[in-house]
Amino acid sequence: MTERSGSLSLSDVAREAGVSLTTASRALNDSYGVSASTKAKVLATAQRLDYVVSPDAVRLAGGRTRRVALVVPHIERWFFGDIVNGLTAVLSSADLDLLLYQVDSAADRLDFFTRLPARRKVDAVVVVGFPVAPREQERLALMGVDIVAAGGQSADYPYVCIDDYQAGRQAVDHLVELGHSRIAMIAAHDPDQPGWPARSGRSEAYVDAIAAKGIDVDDVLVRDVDWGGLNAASAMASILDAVPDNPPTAVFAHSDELALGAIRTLHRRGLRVPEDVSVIGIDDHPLAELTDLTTVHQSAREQGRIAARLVIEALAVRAGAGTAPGSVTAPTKLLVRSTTGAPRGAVRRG
Amino acid sequence: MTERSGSLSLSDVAREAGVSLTTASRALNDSYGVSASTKAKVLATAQRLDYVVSPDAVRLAGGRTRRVALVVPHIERWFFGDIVNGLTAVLSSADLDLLLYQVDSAADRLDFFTRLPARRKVDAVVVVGFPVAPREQERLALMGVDIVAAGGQSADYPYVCIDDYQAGRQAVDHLVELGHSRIAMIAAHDPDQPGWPARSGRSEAYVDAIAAKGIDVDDVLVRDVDWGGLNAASAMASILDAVPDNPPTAVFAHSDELALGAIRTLHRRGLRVPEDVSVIGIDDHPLAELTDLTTVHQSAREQGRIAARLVIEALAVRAGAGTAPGSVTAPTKLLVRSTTGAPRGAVRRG
DNA sequence: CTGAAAGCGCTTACAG
DNA sequence: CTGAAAGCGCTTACAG
Repeated sequence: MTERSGSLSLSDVAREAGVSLTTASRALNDSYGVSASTKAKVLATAQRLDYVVSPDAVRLAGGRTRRVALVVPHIERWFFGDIVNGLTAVLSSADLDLLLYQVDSAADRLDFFTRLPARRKVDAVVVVGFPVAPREQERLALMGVDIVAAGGQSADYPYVCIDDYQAGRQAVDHLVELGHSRIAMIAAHDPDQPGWPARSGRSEAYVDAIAAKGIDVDDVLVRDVDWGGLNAASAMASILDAVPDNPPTAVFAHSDELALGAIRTLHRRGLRVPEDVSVIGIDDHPLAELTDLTTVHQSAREQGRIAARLVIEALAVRAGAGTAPGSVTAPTKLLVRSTTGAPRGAVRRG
Repeated sequence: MTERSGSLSLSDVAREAGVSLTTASRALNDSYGVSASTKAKVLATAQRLDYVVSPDAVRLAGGRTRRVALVVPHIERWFFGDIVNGLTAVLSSADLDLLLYQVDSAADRLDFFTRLPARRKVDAVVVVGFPVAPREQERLALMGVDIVAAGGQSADYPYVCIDDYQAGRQAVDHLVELGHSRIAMIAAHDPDQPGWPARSGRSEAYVDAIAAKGIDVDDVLVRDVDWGGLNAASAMASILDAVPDNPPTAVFAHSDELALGAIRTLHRRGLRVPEDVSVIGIDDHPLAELTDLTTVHQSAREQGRIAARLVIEALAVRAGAGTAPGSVTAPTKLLVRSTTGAPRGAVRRG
C-alpha cells in the first residue's frame, strides 16, 4: 500500500517556487501570461524537485494525454516491427507514450474501433498497413484525435509510404533491361486486410513495364497469393507446372519473403538462380542481404520515424503552433545483388 | 473543441439505475457490500448505456490503471515481435492496455527506468529479453508494480522462458547421435544487453554434450558473435580458415538466423549442407521452414501469451483474488529438416 | 447493504 | 501578469 512513492505534485512545486498552482501550471505549459522571470523560477524549481506531471490528471482536467495509439497488424513481421521501431524511437524522445493495439483480424479491428473511442485514451492514432473503412473513420472523427497513416495511404489522413508503382517499376524495369521478356509475377495480399489498394500499384507497374516492351502479359505467369513465403513457393511450383516447355526466365515477387519462397521451389526443381531464372523482390528484408537477393530497398524504420514526426506536428498544430503536416513518400532504390542476371539467350548472344 | 463525444460517466449510470455513485462504483468493481439485485441492476444499466470507465479517473482516484508496460529490445526481430503478438492478444482480451517501451541501448534503459517510476502509469511491467539490474529492480520495487519476465529469467520475478540448456542439448545431442564428433559452435550475444546469463545455457549444453562423448571441446571451433546472420557468416568463415585441413562436420548455431548465416558461408566455400557439413539452429524462425533448416523449435508467441497470463494472475492477487503466479518453462522440440545428416565417415561406413 | 463527502493532480474560465 | 475556485470521473474511508 505504499502508493505514492515520493512523487510530488504541482502544488509542491508551486509552494516551493512561491507561486500559485495556476501560475505553476501555466509556466510549465508555456501558456501565455506568465512573466519570463516567474516562468524561469518555476521551471528551475520543477527541475530541481524532479517533478514529473501526472498524465492522468492532465487528461482528466481536459488537457492532452501525451499518449498515442498505434494500430498495427502482424507486428511479428519485419516490416511492421521496423516501423514500430522507428516510431517508438522518435515518439519517446518527444516524451510521448505509445499504446499498442494489434489488429490482425477483422474481429480485432471491430474491437479496437468500438472500444478506443469510448474514453479518449490518446491524442493521436497511427494506423499502419491497412486502410481505415468509412465507418471507422467516423468513429475516429468523433474522438477528435489526430490520425496518421504509415505504410500506406488511408482516407485523407497525412501519410508516409513508398510509391508502390515506382517500386514495382524499378524491379520489373531492371528485369526488362537485363533482357528478360518472359517474366512471372507473384503478387501478395493479406486475406485479413481486404481492400488495401496500394499493393496493386506493384501489379500495375508489372503490366506497364512489360507493355512498354510491346509484350502482352501472360496471365499464366501471374499468381496472387496470401502473404507468406510458403505460399509463394507453391505459386512458383504452380507456374512452373503450367508452362513446362516454356518457363519464365525471371520472377518478380511483391516482397522479399515471397521471392525467397520462389527461390526455394526453383532450387528444388533443379533450376539455378540466376543462371536459369532471375528473381527479384521488394523490401530489402534483413534476410535479403544474407541470401544475396536482388531487391528494391525501402526503409520501414525511416517510415516509422516520419510517421512519428507527422504525429508530433499534428499535435503541435492542435496546440496552436507549427503548420499542418504534409504527407511524405519515402524513397525506394534498386539493389542489385546476385539473384538476377541476363537470360540465357542474351548470354549466348554475347 | 467537441471534447466529450457523448461518452457518459458513472454518475449517469448511477442516476439511471437509481443508486448512488458509490454503489454504482462498487457494483462495477465487484466490491463487497452490494446486494445481488442492486449489482445486477447497475450492471444492466451500464451495459445498456454502453458505459466505459475512464482509466484516467480511476487511476487518479487511486484505483488500477489497467495498463501494463512492455519493455522490450529490438521489436523488429522475430522473437520479440512474436512475444508481443502473443502478449497483446491475451492482454487485450482481458481489457488491459499495453504501453510499449523499446529499449535497445543502455541509454534507452536508463531513460525508461528513470522516467516510468516518476508517475505510475501502469499496474505491471513485462520485461522481455534482458535481465533487470539491481538498481533498476529497486526503482521498480518503489513503484509497487507487478513484474513479469519473458524470454528469460530476471531477479525473482515470475517468468516464462525456455530451458536454454535443454534446447542446446537437444540440438547438439542430435548432431552427436548422427555420428558427428567435430562440431563447431556459433554463440551469440547482444552487445547492448550485457550480462544476459540465459544464453550461456546453450553453450554449457554444447560442452556437456560433447564431453559426454569423451571428446574435449576444441576452442578453435567456437565463436562468440554479436547477434545477426552476417556476423555468423563471418564467424563461419573464420572457423573454416582456422582449420583448413580438418573442418568441422557439423555446426551448432545458437539461433536460426545465425545458422542461416553459417550456411551462406558454407555454400560460398563450395561446401554442401548437409552432405559436407550439417547445420542446426534454435528457434524455428519462420524462415527456417522456408529454408528446410533443422532446428530446435520454441514458440515465442506462446511465451507471450503465458507472460500475459502471469500478469493477469498477479493483478488478480493484488485485487485479492487467485494465487501468486508461478513461473513456467516453455517446451522446446527438435525439428529435423534437411540441413543435418550423418557425417561422411558414418555414411561410408554404412 | 447503501450513501454523502473528500480527495486524487491537474487545467481553465473568471476575476482581479 | 497572477490567483482563488470549480470541475474532470472516479474510489474509498466514514457513517449509517
